[in-house]
Amino acid sequence: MRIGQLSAECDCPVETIRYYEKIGLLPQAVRRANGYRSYDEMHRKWLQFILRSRALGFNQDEVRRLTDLAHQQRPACADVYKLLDEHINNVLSKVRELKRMQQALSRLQAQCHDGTLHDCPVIDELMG
Amino acid sequence: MRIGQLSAECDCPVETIRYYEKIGLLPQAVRRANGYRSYDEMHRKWLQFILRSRALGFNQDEVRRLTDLAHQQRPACADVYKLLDEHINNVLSKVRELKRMQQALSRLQAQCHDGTLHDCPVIDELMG
DNA sequence: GCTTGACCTTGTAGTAACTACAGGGTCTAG
DNA sequence: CTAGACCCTGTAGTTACTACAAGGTCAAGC
Repeated sequence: MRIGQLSAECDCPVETIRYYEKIGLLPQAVRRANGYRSYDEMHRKWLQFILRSRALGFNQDEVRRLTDLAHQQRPACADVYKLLDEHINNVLSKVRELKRMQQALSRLQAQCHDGTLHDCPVIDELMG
Repeated sequence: MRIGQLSAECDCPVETIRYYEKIGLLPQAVRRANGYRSYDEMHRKWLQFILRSRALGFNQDEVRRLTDLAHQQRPACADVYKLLDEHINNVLSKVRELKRMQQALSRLQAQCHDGTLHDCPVIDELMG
């Protein structure tokens, strides 16, 4: 399978696949005689592993640790659990932060009344 | 007031102040004979405006639009309201996205049972 | 045989929003 | 007169890609 097909199957841009290979997240593709990258099922699995992890919000470093764990012959669940737990906490604090923002924004918005005023109270509030 | 004092008063790194000036968010500082930047209350107000906006999650482009609106002699509340409304929607969709992640992560974590297993089911699930 | 077009290659530069130097100048206190 | 705190500029690094530019490869059609 060439890179275009892998890209289509995994719904991941070609550039991203090359990028993951370059930074060592994805195992190196085998090269054909003409220099084209050649992929098999194993590569597809790894790419999907990465994409799923990214979709769950893991950053590159965390994905790397996950793939390292996954590469072990008997992945230690305790290590994965720890990574997962830390990440869930990070996600939860982001949610809290965003909710805090959202409430502050809604309070600000409420001062706009009908949004028809001039000399906006929101601007005044932000100026302090 | 020199940059260090402004930095301390606004709890904002010196580099960030210089950066905001460079990208044109913060009005240019007056320069003393020795080349040092000199700030007054007006600058402090603007910096705090920017910092408050950033703390509410507005990005640089949005902050720029906010400061542009704020610079008007009679800021149009309707425009501010629109910006605010769009931003609140962005924040809300980020919250939804993160909650979706969090639920998926918790479901994954639940498969870990006590986190003592080898041959981790989480890895298996991510591999698909 | 030749060209067209889809596909592939590399490498570099751009994005957001800063942060971290390196290499230097200025000023005040001891 | 020197040590230390402060200031200056400019450049490079960060994250996680994305977007070219400039070129090579290959199959199909004329």
